[in-house]
Amino acid sequence: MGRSPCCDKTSVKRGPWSREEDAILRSFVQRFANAGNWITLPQKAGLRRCGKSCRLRWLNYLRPALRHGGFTDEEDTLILSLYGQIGSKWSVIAAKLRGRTDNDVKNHWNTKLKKRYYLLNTAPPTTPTSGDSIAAADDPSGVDQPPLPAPAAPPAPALVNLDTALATAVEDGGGLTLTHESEQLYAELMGLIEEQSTGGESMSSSPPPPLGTSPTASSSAGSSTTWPVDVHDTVAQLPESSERSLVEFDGTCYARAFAEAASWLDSFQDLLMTSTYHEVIALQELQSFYERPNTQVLN
DNA sequence: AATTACGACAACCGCCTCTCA
DNA sequence: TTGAGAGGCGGTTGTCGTAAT
Repeated sequence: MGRSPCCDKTSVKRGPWSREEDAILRSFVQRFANAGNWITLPQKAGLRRCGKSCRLRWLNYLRPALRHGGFTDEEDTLILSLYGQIGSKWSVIAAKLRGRTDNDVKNHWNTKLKKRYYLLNTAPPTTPTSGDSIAAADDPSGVDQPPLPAPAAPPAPALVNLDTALATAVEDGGGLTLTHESEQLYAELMGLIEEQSTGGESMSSSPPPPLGTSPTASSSAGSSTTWPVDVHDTVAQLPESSERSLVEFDGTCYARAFAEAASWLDSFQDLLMTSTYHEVIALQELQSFYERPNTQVLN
């Protein structure tokens, strides 16, 4: 009876993550996007951590384009409003806030907003149960709740700075190169591994496979599942700029950037030849996205 | 200066859902 | 159709920094 634990809790490290562990995890996930699963990651990456812990660390802290702390009034208002409508669906609420994780939103709620909410609402909310929805805001319990602030804005689509990112990528130094952050991380990782192996503390696994190969590709028992590194994250790692174009990768697509990027398609092939595994994945996503027929162009 | 209380946030736990063989 | 494994999620706990005493 009962579930088998996801890992041997006696042999995994717990508690705060060190910089070295972060570097290893970041490098591994970025380098081998779409090529494995979380449960096997620690073994392959040489981390003495539970796979779920790795996932949490990546999603809540290491993932690119995340923002921590400094919640704006607009965000507070939106959280309060959404909580009034759907309750503690933190992942849903976080999805409406760019760069926020459910854990962040939840912590922010517990430390700050909860008090504010109960000041506005004399009685605790009748927490919507499973199967709840926006419609559940019409509380049938009869609890008299004061009106909640209206949402500050409609849900924001996932936005990425694609045109300038690609422009920077393509024109970087006059050549066809991307920022090879992952290369730096890889070097950092290799240095750490070497340091560990020469320092007596044995790492349980071998270094990552060579450029362009995936963990599972070199594993006889490779899983077919993928890292949850979506294209939003992938693209978000490209260089930032103050000028943003709006590109949404799901639902109705609008992509002013890609109108200008049309002429770059040829350059994609060159980029694919010179990029790391992770960047190749990103570029393939971009190329396939651009070629989607329902891509709309905005002015 | 030392101790305590509290806030903020990182991390863990365990259950539920989803996917796939 | 079903069961196992993996991911997702919300609640809770742990840890650390800082303000208050």
